[in-house]
Amino acid sequence: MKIEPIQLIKNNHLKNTAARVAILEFLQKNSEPVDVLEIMNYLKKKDLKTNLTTVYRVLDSFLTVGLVKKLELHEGKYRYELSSLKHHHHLVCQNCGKIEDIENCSLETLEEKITKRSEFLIKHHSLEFYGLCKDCRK
Amino acid sequence: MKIEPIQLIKNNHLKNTAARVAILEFLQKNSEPVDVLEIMNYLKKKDLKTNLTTVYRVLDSFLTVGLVKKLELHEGKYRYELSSLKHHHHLVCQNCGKIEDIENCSLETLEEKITKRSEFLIKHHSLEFYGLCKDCRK
DNA sequence: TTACATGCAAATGTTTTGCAAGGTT
DNA sequence: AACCTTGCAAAACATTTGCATGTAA
Repeated sequence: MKIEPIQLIKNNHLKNTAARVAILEFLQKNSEPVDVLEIMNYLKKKDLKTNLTTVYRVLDSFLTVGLVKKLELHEGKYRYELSSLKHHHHLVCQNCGKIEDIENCSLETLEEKITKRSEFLIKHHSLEFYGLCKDCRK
Repeated sequence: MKIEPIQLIKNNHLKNTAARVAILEFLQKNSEPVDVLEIMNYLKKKDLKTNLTTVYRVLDSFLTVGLVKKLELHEGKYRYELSSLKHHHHLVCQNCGKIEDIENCSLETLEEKITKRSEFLIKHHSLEFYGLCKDCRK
């Protein structure tokens, strides 16, 4: 079911490089969105001597072809996840930082209403819930 | 209907300073969320020689007492708006950057479902729609 | 060979921090 | 007087850019 990184790269007409393959691998491994430092650490562990700049540029190329989504969870930095994941939203714990997914999204009808009313053409939305996860509620 | 800045400050047990009053004034003037540079420009225009650091700290004090909300609209910086505004969400134009409000929010039932299912205690949510505004659709 | 990708260093933009001085209650 | 707020300079982060070099197709 999971498509091989190399295949994903070819399908999107990108050049096949070690950094791209490894970053896709890492994204596939993680069900939750990752940041650039987490990616860097993974690359180091795999003994790929890479550069932060490269990570940003690889993510940018993935963004351009639509392979990944860029998220902002009020942390002062961005996170990235595969866009092939089923459409979902996030529960962000304000205490421990844990991020959970929720798959239920009933915003389509709301989007239609908005478009009719305001003539704003909605391309996508971001919906995040902030609070305390099960553990941090105590 | 609109409460005077000085009154808001007193009600929240903050010290009454020129920067705080002016920043509240500015927030009251703006229906859309503002960033720190826009605040700085307003202060300069009013001949209050203020410092960016002060702006951040004033906003922080407002945040602490709950006077303002801090928003992230995928711009690489934060925006702020009065939290006394009626609960609403934003339409962010990806072409011209214009921000519009939408007041219709039917997420309460969704929140209840999520809390039951995941035991995650939701404190608040952020919902933004990205796309093209009426003018930029052409 | 050609166009694109990478590494390094330096720059940029936003937000934060330390510390001394000033203002509010 | 006591405590909070401000100003300035410097630091801390995340992200971007320029340019020379390397590499996939």
